[in-house]
Amino acid sequence: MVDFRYAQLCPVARACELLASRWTLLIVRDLFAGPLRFSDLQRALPGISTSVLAERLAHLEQRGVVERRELPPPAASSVYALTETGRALRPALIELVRWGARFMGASRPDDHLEPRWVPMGLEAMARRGPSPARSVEVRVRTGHEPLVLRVLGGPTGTRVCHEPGPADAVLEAEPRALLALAAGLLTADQAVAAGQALIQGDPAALGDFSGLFEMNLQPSDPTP
Amino acid sequence: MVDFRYAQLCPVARACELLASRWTLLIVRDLFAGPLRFSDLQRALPGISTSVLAERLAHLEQRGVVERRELPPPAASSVYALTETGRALRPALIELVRWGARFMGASRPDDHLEPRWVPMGLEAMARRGPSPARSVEVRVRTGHEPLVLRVLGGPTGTRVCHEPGPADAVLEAEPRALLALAAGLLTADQAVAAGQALIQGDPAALGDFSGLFEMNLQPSDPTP
DNA sequence: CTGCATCCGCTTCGATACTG
DNA sequence: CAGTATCGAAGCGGATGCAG
Repeated sequence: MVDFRYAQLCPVARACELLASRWTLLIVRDLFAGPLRFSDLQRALPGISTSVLAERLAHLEQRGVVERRELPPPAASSVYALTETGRALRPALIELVRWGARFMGASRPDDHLEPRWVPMGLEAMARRGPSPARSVEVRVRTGHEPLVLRVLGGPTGTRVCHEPGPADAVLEAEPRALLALAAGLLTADQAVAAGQALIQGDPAALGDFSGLFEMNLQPSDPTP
Repeated sequence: MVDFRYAQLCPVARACELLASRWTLLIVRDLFAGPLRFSDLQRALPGISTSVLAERLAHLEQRGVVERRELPPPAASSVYALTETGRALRPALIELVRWGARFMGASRPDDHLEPRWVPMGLEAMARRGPSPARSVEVRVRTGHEPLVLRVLGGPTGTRVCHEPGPADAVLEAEPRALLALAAGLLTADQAVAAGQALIQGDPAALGDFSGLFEMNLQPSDPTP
């Protein structure tokens, strides 16, 4: 794949030359939540081989999408981070999440789910039209410290914000449960009953939680 | 590639399973301008092999992104068209065009350019903030009938519209020249002088043409 | 002519083993 | 921890064949 080129004068073709090989866009997605080490990426991408990961990172670095940073002495290691050009992919990635979300219905229960994917998932599925004027602090369970964000509804749409602040209610839940809640496949009460969530604060705000998002699941797999 | 799956519960991974193989997204891009026959696609995708094109189309059809339509008797042929699910990719594709456009600076002059790519390109590069209150009818030269669209500036951004209507000026040009004009790499007068364009109407509107678009070219290839 | 299927030589992928 | 080396398997591009 070394330096494959489509013989096309087209921005989509240029983007595909950089991104449309196996694993590549998933590496970029993982780096959107912050810099990662080689082995962190390997863990987050079950099935990738070391050689392919090394090759993808080298190419993304060469093309200016990713940069390598050496950490200061105590941590004798280096991390990979998105460059400005890489971060500019955010709108495209958000739209791809919105599109790909319709295929999440056919859930494959053994699939891996990184907690760090949840914030971008919620941001992508945030309702763009008027949504309930509620604010919910969402705490994504990670096994260690939860990821904290706030989901804010309003007349101009739902926003997802990473800074702390006041909220009508707090919802702490497993990554899977959060996605199901946002998709409206589950209610907060059901998630609590199943031990996948803890809630505090205004029950009405939590009842409106799925109203803060929009999701268009595919009816079902067309040909199984 | 037959039915490769990432073991990830993530919309980006689901989308990549469908789209992130070589040629696949370019097929979708070409179908956005309307249904095409197998051989039309082959012509628009120089370098693709017949077997890969057939396989990609079969997969896209199976996954519900593309559908095959049999044309009525006189034309004993069939065409491929996007389904509703396929058309839902438009926002993602637009954002990918915006991102990929920054790599168009390193122009490879022998690259193929389909006139049908131009409308989506202009739509993607349309300025999103306030733009000059001008309307320009754009006629993309194709070798046969030109593709006609209108570019409309205004305080809420530039819109690209496919219906005919009044315009301050008319700009008929080669596909390459149109992209260069939108990118601000060329002025209308220069394009005319080079025989790549014809203009009519308000010269001021044409002078503002590149102001209707925004493009952020990469400074240069980071490592050649 | 259109829409593939088949075969061949080359590239890429995934899994494992190994090294600084 | 962060890769490189290696090898069988799968994918790809190009040519050819062939049915409708």
